[in-house]
Amino acid sequence: MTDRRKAQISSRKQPRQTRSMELVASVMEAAVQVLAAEGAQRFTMARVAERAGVSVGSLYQYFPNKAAILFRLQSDEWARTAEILRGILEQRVTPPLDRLRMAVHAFIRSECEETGVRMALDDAAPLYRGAPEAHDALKAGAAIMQAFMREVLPDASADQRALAGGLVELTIRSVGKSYSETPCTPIEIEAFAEAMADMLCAYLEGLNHVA
Amino acid sequence: MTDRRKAQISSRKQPRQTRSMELVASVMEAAVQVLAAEGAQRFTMARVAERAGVSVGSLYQYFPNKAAILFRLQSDEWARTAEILRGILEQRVTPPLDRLRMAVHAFIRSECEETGVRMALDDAAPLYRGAPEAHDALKAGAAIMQAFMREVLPDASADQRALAGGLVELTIRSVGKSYSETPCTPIEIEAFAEAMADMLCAYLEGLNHVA
DNA sequence: AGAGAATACGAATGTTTCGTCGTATTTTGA
DNA sequence: TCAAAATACGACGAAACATTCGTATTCTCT
Repeated sequence: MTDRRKAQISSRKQPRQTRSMELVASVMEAAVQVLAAEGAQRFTMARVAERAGVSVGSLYQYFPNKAAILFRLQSDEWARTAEILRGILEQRVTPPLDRLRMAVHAFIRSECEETGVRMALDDAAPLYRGAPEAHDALKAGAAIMQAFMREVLPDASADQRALAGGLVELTIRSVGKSYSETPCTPIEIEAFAEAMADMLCAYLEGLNHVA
Repeated sequence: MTDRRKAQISSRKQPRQTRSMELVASVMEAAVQVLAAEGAQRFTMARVAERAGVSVGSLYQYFPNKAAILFRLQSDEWARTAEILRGILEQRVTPPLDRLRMAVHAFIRSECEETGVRMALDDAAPLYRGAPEAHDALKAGAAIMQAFMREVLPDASADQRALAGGLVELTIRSVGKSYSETPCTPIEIEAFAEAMADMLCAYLEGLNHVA
């Protein structure tokens, strides 16, 4: 095993003036466009700078390196998704498993939009893998799922809940990602989401009968 | 959308003499080692050549480019896995769902071995994505699963079977891959596999009760 | 043995890309 | 208004790589 030290991800400097905040915003937007148009392979500081209408040097004022831009993109994406799921799963008017169904549908639908950017973003993941920040960014989603599990499996032990919650979360996330890589019609998407919801609900109901 | 033409994957020339067949074999072996030791990012023709004890030029005698080596690695891996699963799922002495459980355990266990190489291989996937050969390579696994589905869901329509089989296969494959990225003890691995088997079986049993 | 085919070699080429640094411009605050 | 701080610029250095091609070596088959 060789050296292979991890890239620095944390931000280099905070934009203070208005123009620099606009610059950062336009960089993020340009980054998405480059990713969509060129793919992860050809995602380049020069290309992002050109698209954003700024210079390469300016990029490095606010991002220590390429990986930092990509990680920020992914991180924002995770945060947005977690918010959506939280909004659905934390409602208290609908029965829990119905909420899970809704969440699955919402998640799959969302994953199937803008597939190009998402796939490119996944391709770029190796660039910031292993960074400590990457670990934190997924905590939010896991916490939401664990809270939901306490509601669905009230009689289960903490270990059982952790296992079930981890499985459900991992299933939604990774199956959703893989599924979104095969182009599908909206009808197929709904059918698939429904099947996935069936699977998860069948699993959780089974656990409740045992307990 | 730019040019971005896809890499040629098909082989350049067949090794005819003994020495060239040995060369190809040692290249494949070296490729695995480089992938494990350096990761996909640093997987380089020069490094593979050095490790295999051959020259760069020789690599290009039998592989048209870097992507071809990586694809061949992944392709062989898929074939091996499909064989294992087929051996388990096609037995006729055990009840179907018990075979599925065994298959899940075998698959997860296998995914959790040699995690380094597997992760690096996934990281390299973008290099040969979209190649027509890549599509064929997964056909074997899908066919096995569909055959199994005919046995488990004899009364379902072809559409339902296709949907369920696709979901089960995708779940096993993609959840297995994601799970293998978190380092775990053998005990945790078995527990996770068992939970996954519970989930899949609950789903399929539910489908049978409805039909 | 010897000619021709197959195989092996590896220096050289051309490209791509990251990230820095010295300089120029703009903004702030007194 | 003006000096200091913040911001923006973009040419440049350095490194990494994929792939080619002319040459050298080894095999095969008669």
